[in-house]
Amino acid sequence: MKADAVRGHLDGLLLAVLEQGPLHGYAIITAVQRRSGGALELRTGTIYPALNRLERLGLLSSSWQSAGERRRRCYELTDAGRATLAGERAAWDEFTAAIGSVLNPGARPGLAT
Amino acid sequence: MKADAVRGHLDGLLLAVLEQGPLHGYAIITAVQRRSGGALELRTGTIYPALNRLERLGLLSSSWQSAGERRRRCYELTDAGRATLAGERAAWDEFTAAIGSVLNPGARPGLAT
DNA sequence: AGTGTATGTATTGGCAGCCAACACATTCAG
DNA sequence: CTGAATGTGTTGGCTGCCAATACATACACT
Repeated sequence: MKADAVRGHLDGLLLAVLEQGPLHGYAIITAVQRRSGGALELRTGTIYPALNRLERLGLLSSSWQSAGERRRRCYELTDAGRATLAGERAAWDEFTAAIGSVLNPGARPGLAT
Repeated sequence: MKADAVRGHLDGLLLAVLEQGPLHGYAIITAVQRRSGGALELRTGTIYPALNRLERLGLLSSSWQSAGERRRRCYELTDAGRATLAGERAAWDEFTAAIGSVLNPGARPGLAT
């Protein structure tokens, strides 16, 4: 997987992993990595600015938590974030349909292998 | 469809539309637009530099043709271009699988709606 | 004769957005 | 006491597409 393949789809990824519950930044990275089967390895320079932006947009809310001496900033989906996530999923489907139909003109979706 | 959604996938699109035969730049734009159902509208500032790059890489070959008084530059896939196209298709499948598995963790491919 | 639209190729400046590199702190294993 | 894992964060830079621009021919309409 080339390095900046997530370009333009990062917001959806972040919102998606937060759908099932609050996570802190480091856990988001590992969650994305695990759910993609190791294909997607986000960097801190990628997600922290993005998380801040999403919070500023009102799609996430954050709160500091202490696990022992550690401080963690936990991010949580807002209602607006949930709505945006639905939009991102729809946009993803349109996007893959558009590119896919050019890349594989004869292919029909839903056909196994 | 957001403006620069094709970022990172342009080469595959260009190679794919040239698979079925030579086309000139303007025809490539309309072919991509048609095959994507109108979703993808490439600009000249996007494809001409890309076509030059692909030719420089040996994936395309070009030749000037005259239709009446009009001059057209026709691009054709080389064998290397065909091989690269196969690689781009494989990369696309990996890419959609990776993003898709994060975006829709429960979804299983091949399942209609 | 003039205007608009379609066809056709090509270059340039700008910028969004991600990454690499860096900086710093705590915890625990060896 | 050193290294790896855990944890948050910033900054500079580059890739790669787009918008704007330029120019040319052909044809329909008025």
